[in-house]
Amino acid sequence: MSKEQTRARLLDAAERLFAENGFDGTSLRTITSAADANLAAVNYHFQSKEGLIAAVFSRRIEPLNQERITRLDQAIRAAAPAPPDLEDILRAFLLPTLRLRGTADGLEAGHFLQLLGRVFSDPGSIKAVVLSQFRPTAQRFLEVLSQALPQLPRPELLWRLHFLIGSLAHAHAAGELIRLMSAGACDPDDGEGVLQHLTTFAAAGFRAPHTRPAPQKASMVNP
Amino acid sequence: MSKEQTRARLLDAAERLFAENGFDGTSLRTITSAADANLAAVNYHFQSKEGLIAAVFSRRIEPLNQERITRLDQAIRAAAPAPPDLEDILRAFLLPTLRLRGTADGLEAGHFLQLLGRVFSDPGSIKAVVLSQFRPTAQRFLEVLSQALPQLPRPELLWRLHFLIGSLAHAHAAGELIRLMSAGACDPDDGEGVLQHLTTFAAAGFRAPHTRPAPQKASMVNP
DNA sequence: GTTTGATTCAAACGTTCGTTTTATCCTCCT
DNA sequence: AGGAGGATAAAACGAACGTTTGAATCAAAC
Repeated sequence: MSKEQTRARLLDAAERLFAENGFDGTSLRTITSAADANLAAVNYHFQSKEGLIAAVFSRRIEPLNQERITRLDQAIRAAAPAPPDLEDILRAFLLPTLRLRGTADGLEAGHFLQLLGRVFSDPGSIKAVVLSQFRPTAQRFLEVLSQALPQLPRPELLWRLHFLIGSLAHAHAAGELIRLMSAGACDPDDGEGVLQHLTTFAAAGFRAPHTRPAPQKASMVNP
Repeated sequence: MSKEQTRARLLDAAERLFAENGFDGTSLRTITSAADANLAAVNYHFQSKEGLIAAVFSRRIEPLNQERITRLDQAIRAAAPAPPDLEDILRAFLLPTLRLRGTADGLEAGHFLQLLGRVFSDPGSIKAVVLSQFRPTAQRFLEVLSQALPQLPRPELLWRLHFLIGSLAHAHAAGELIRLMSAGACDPDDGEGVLQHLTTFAAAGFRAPHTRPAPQKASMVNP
């Protein structure tokens, strides 16, 4: 049927099936048969199942990082010498995940977002690999955010960035949940809508005055 | 060693191991040997592995729902006849997850939070069971939030509640991540600190003016 | 003291998994 | 045309899994 395109077909099938059934819930036999490939093809092209998983992520993460940095630089250049608007920084971070098109195969990228939302809470060794690929970009955004919100202590900024990532991951990984709970009024597939809602929510959260260092009355956690 | 306490030991061991290694990553043999029980004990007490998983969740969810509702009612009563402060509503929702003590066995509950953060993105049939147990409480909070923020359209309120849940789940499930990225400056085990940071962030996000219905300039998603 | 029913135990069953092996096919190079 | 090497194919391997079985054990009831 095809030459070396087997690699790509395996990656596409794996991405989709991993998103739908999880890593452990998807066997190599399921993947290879969905990709019209032989069972041994995975071990031939990716050495192991874990190698396949890592390849599924690597294929998407690099373009994602690139687009995030490109958009961030655009925002910085447009606002120079002042720091860019908070909303523009957030959009540079969020928008590339909500339109993962533009890569060679733009169609099935939506499945990747589900995977991305799941990897943060996955126990395996994949997490370390994926996170190390995100680290430089995250660091870059932290710097710029810090310039845009100079009054915010660094730990608080980090917490808020994590809340943003959590919201994004949840919107991706549990998209069907909100569609169900809203009886269809909220559409997680409407990337533009999600972007707007999340940008509004998170921008206000980032701009909140920093948390008071001491609780107002005794301990709320162990009263 | 003990009579019917085998059930409890199995639940404790399963909770911890599931949190550390995932559902598929934890075998019944690992669980039963950690609980000093026989391999067949799981099938005897819980019928199947999936029954064990469901029991692990059910044991914690009911007290969690109860405490959330109790605190919400307290906040409503204290503020009546006005709707309670947004911060108080959020704390009633967040605080019980950050101090899951008070149940019979208060020590290992922290592991349950990791599980809770993961269940939203899990592919299995467990998700449906867990979500159905959360649904009434979530509906109740939605009502009260809607009264406290009457100007907010219902779908936008739902989105923001989901962002809150995502932030909470991420804080629990990926707690070690923020400790790493902050080089120790952020402590995910400091429940009180997380509560304050998240309440501040989310309250500001909920109070943000509702998202403009139409994007300001053309489509940002597919330019 | 014996019986009864609930719990624990050791052992095995059948299935599925990731991986490896060996042979065959196809494509390009000289 | 013919050989070399990368890619695919079929089959088998050992290991690990969830579950089941049937006997052994225990505590309480009569």
